[in-house]
Amino acid sequence: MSIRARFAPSPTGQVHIGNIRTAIFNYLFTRHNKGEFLLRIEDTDLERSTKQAIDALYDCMKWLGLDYDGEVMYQTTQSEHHKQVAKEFAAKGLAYELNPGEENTPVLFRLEYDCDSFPFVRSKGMVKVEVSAEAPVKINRAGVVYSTVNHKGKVVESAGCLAGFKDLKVYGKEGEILFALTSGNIEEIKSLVEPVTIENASAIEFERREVYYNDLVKKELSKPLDSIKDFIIIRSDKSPVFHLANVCDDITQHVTHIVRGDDHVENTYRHLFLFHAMGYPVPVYAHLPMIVNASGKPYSKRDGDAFVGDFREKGFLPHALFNYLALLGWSPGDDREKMSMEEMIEAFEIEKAQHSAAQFDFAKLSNMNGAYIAEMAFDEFENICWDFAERFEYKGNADRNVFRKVASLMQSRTKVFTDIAAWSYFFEDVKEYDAKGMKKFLKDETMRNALSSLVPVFAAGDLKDASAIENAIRNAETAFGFGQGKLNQSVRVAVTGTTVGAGMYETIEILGTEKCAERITKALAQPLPA
RNA sequence: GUUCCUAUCGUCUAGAGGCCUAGGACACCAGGUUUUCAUCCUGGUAACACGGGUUCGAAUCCCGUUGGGAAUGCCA
Repeated sequence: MSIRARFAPSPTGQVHIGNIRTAIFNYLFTRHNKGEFLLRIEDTDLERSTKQAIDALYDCMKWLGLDYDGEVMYQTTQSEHHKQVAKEFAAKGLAYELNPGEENTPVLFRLEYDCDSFPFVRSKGMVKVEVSAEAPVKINRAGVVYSTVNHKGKVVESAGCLAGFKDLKVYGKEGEILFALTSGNIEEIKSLVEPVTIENASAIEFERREVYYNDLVKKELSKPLDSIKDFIIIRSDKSPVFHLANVCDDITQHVTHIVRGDDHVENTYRHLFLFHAMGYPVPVYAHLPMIVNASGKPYSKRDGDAFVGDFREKGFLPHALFNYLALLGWSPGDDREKMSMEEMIEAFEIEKAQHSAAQFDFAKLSNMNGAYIAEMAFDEFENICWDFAERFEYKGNADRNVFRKVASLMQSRTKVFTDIAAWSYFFEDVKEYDAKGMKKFLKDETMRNALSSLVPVFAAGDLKDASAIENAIRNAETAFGFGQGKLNQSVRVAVTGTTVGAGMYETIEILGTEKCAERITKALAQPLPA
């Protein structure tokens, strides 16, 4: 049977990079294995799920090239099915109401007591736990509640589902058995609403079982069953809870592999029981580590730049983002980093995914984006720049031919498309002068005189190409006793207001020497920063 | 509190008991090319969290400690 994996986002707000990284891994995983990549939109949270959020999701996926197979499933269309499944559970004794008989009561799923034969449950042998006599041991259908004394002498309460305490015995002070869970009374306990309360217990003893599964990324994972509780599957308003809906839909969509964030590791232990209760073989899981922000913390609402849409706005190429995100928590095992889609699909082995969280590095993404820009065909680059310039005022003054020349000078200098904001001095007057640059290059008196001497030379307007312009600058340097090239940066600051840019002579050539003469005069009239 | 997960340069990572004097990339620093800026090239600083074990041999396997994260929701 071929592999079927899904991306199942809840469309609440913007699409987050952590989320889309999960989509990328699912995509690469299925494409590598020639399987199917399904999309399911978990829109059951009516309060927060919006049309805009769904549109934003499709938009992001399309932009990144994440094409999915088959029809999209909207989870809200499945809610009748979810409720039906819950009813079947109740009929089979696998679910019960929290407050029986009450109108608005949630429904809980019971972790099956007779689970020794389940393929994901195993025994860890008998354990004995000292309990505090200060609080009673309570047992009912929801499980066992008991208290222990911690190393500081504090009484701490613990609770777990019935299934966690196979063959439970509660001992009194003299070691006598106060209560025992047996095949004879288990059915009765399973229906007990009011708990059996056992005072003055000294210890409990039971067979500890644990739930386990083999994660493709994290290898074998396990958790004691006595640390898991029965859980709600239907809310008091009758709506299905995530756990139920998620598992039901995975079954409906015939999902074979679940690739998701490792914040779901703990849910998996419960979902395993759900799959089993519905008679479906448990899928294979792969839990991906999270992406954290520059301070090493999980992304929160404050980290504004974590949305896919923001990266698009900032001028990142979709493939650069895709490539970078694929490398966050995965590597092909060799030194390759810049990879085509085909290469990534070919190399993608989910087992090579990292076990621990990865920190997002904006600088590395920018560098990779710059590398992709550098190798772009010039026309494509120029077209994107022209579109991008829409958001900058200078575009109003820009002649497309001049813009083209500027773009050809700037391609190797562009990391992100918003960098082209800095091209404004080609199309409009310098509004701001870099303070550091002015202090460094426009302060010296002789230097200012040398610059002044350039004004009439430029104003004459007979220097037509870069090498003539270069000669003029060389001459001024010689006349004022400067070494070769000493004047370049001063001219740059005076003409462009900044210390970085394209080649100086080419820049002046595009601008025209007359305009540069005006700008030098204007720059020399600026007050020097303190 | 309990349970689960996790730990290699500042960051992303390579590493499957001997190929490790720990490799690559980003960032940073220095030098070169460009008489300037950027690209580019060369070089450099920089890591196996700590403590025990297993082994002839440990970044790698085991245990513990510490740090980080998660779950313990009628959120998903």
